[in-house]
Amino acid sequence: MQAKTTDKSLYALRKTPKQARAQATVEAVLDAGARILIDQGYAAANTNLIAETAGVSIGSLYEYFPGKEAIFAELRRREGLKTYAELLADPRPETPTAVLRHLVTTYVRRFRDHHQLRVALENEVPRYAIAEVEQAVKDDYFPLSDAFLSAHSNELRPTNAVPFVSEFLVRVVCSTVIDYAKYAPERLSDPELTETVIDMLERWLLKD
Amino acid sequence: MQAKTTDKSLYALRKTPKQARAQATVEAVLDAGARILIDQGYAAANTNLIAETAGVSIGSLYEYFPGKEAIFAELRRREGLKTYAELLADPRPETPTAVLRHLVTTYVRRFRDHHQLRVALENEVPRYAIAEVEQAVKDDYFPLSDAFLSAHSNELRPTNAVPFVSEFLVRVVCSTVIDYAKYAPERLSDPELTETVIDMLERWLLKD
DNA sequence: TTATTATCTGAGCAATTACTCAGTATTGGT
DNA sequence: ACCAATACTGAGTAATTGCTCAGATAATAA
Repeated sequence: MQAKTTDKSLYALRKTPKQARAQATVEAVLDAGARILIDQGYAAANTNLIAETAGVSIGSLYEYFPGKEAIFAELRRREGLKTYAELLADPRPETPTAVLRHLVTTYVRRFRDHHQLRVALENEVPRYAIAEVEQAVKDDYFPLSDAFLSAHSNELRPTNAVPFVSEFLVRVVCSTVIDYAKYAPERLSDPELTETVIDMLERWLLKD
Repeated sequence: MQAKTTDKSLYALRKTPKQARAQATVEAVLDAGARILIDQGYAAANTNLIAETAGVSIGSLYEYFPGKEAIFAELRRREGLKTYAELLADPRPETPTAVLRHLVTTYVRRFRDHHQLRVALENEVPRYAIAEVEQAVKDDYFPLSDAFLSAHSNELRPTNAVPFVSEFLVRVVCSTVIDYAKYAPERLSDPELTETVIDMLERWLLKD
């Protein structure tokens, strides 16, 4: 994420706010953008309304954001950063079984707590606006996951030594959780869902 | 799908074309809509361009489609109908293991063959335009899946008798395949991906 | 104070676009 | 041939909206 994010992005901030009031402006715009996106959808989230809701002039908005999409790209980027930080937070789990649990519970927790924004970003915002950010998140995480899995290969079922097992693992967890966030977000609070996912992955990955 | 689709939908056709030329008009509009959506994205897919590309006047377009979104809702609806028909095609698999294979291969095959349109629908079209159709597909399939699983409960691991195992199963398959279609569509042609998914589900669901 | 840099303002432009409607054309039944 | 019903046309409209820019205000440094 932080490493791979290039600065030639079309959606990066035009300039970094230096004074405190400028930072507040950027935050207000992001908050307003998220609020409107969640409550009224992408179609209603025009820049004039966002600026007005943020209590900021339209000119100020364009001082920092190169375009409408950049607001949502930044929201998505921050979500990714937070998830990534939680995945890498101490204490790091040591055993494969603990890693699986950590992976699943982290994703479920983050989507449970922020599912309105995440689902809105997924559902409403055009892909091109957030694709590079989403790809960067995965580009950062897959190698980490790969390294861990190969370090513990003796505890894993050998048939799972397909080249993309790590990527597949993350995709299954991510896409399943996202799907629940979309269609049955209340279930993200059901511990049984988490246990079901973990159980499935353990049976598939681990030696008995 | 067919049963649950209500006619008070905001996105249903205004009227059914009766003459052959009218049917051709509707098809041309749908084809043009899909083509532009795939090649240029939702933002570029305005009704004037769709009509022009279809070789049809803008007035004709609005004769049948109540709005821009209805074009994409209809495209999504047809995709769902075709998938559903393939899932229910004869010969129906009898054993749980065959059902799992049928489920996975069907989804993978359909996404492999139509991934451009499916991904474009997923990525570009605002959720509200296609949500009711997507829900209808799942509403139709989950009960079928439920009935089958409970009919074969003696062959399944008892711990999987959670109430939503069938829904979870379908979600895992769907959302994983969709995710691959989005980010690594070429892998949908890799038989190993299919086998990996099937293997995972068998280990999780079936008695040894 | 003064100069410089940083920030903010908001009226308004230029462009886009979903959709209508009044009129015209074609089809199919009798 | 005649008449409804069906289908098609496309210029035009009303509304929206992303974004600029010329100038005002505020913070910072000397």
